Amino acid sequence: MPELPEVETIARGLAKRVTGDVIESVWLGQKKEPLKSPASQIAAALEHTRIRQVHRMGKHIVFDLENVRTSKSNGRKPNAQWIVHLGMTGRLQVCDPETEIAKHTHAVLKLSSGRELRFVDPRRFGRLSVATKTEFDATGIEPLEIDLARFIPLFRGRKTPIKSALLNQKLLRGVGNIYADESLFRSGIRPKRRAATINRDKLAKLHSAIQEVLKEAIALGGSSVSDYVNADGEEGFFQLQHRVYGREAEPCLVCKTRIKRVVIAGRSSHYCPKCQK
DNA sequence: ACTATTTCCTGGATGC
DNA sequence: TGCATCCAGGAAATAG
Repeated sequence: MPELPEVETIARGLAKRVTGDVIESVWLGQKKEPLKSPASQIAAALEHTRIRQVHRMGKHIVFDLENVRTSKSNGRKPNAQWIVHLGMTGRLQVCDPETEIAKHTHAVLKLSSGRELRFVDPRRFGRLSVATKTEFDATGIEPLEIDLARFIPLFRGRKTPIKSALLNQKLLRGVGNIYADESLFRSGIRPKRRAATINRDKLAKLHSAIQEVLKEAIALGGSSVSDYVNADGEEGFFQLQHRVYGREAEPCLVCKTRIKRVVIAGRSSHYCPKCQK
């Protein structure tokens, strides 16, 4: 389940591999779920463009494109961006054209280097879109950039559980289920605590816990829980550092109390009943 | 303006 | 071994 650290790792890997390459042609599958706009529109925005940069915004991968003049296109269209959200099971692979097309492949971009950039997503929770008129701007604030003064008011007056608030991409963008649970454990806050009832001191702990967890996870290449691999097909290692996520009924690493699992907003939430209040 | 719930989707795990 | 059922969860849609 790619969250901020996984998406950051993937975006960096893609940047290394495809920056400067030119998208010559685009094939899009028939399944409509992964496409946020009509296939023809997406294809037209991508074809005959050079990939200037690949970066991450929240859980989105953003390809900055620049038009390439060809005999067919006069280059009058504005520069666009290709926005990829991996959902739960989305993958972007760079491979030779000879590589067998994986099941659930929804997009194939032919690159001038002779390689292909493919989007594969069995569950189809991922989304492909383009920003043509204005620059893409995801909702929410980057959790690694927000300072404490702007972090604290995010939760003011919110009756929702803090876990739900952390998953709300309109507040912070990029935190998902794993890193919400891990951050709450490190700051000693129960996931069901109403956001508005947490004092400044605890929020300050949460603020630094989120940034620590995300930075450590990025350094380890993300968490490989289901089938996540980076752009080079390598697994991440942060799953070995998980203190609560996926550890239901196992002993807390601090106090040996059994880790509990509850469902909040339809999501598994893991916590230590003794360490988190 | 918020908040809670439901829905979308497939593959892997589980149970009988 | 086979078949049904459950579960994972990001975000949009829906309902309250």
